[in-house]
Amino acid sequence: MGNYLKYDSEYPEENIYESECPVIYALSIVGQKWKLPIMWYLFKNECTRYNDLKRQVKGITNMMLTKSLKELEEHGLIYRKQYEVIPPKVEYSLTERGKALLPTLDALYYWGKDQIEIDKLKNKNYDI
Amino acid sequence: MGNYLKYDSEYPEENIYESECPVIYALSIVGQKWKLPIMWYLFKNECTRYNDLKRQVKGITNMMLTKSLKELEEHGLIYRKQYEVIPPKVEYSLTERGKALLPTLDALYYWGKDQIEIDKLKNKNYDI
DNA sequence: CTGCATCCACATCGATACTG
DNA sequence: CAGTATCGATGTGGATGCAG
Repeated sequence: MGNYLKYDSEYPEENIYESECPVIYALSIVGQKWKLPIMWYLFKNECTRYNDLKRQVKGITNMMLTKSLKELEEHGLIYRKQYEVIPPKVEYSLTERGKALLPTLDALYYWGKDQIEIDKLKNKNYDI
Repeated sequence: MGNYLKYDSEYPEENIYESECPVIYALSIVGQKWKLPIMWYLFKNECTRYNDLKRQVKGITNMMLTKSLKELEEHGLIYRKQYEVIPPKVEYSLTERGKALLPTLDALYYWGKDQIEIDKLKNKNYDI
């Protein structure tokens, strides 16, 4: 306990974006719009094909799905299994490291849920 | 345990960005570039003035600091205390709700730290 | 079926200068 | 001291069409 956002940098004067804060780094990996939804569906369905994901992650385009999957794979959060058949068949699944992120998101989930309630009570509607 | 990224929507067919996923919502509040660093410094120094923050959060501009502080205050994560003196004096501090987020970030911290190690071992340098 | 390429809209962020 | 205002750069996400 009690470490929180401690930065490892030995140079306290530098911009933290030039050091390597693990929290910032984590968010740079999964903080974009579609990464978490994709991981969420892969958590529910251990093994999912490209078009299944596209159907389940409502509103995502081919471009963003492809891009997100590729980046998640490069960071070792998901596993891509390609079958050499025609027509092509590709299955995606979470790696252990990908699954390891979910409990943390669980905590974020409950915090966010409280926030939503609070903001509703305050009648804050952000419709410009 | 075990709820993870469960969405509350009663309409499973809709785009999740039209429902209210608490995780997405949480990231919309603290996911931007400077919010977490600011909160981190407010956690270390219970009460901090505007220009102190500007000095400590290396690289931030007046505009981004002002904007971030205002949004954090609107969401009830920080408290703004203004003294009616000349020259102006304003102190910022974390609210209980703001502090409640830190343990979650702690978990993200350790996950991100492991990720950094893994990426280093893979010799992945993203310098185009 | 599983993507990639192109072009474009929009939001975020930064640099600089200025104010009560 | 504690901000605002303006403009411009950059990046992220979207629409559409095409390819292996």
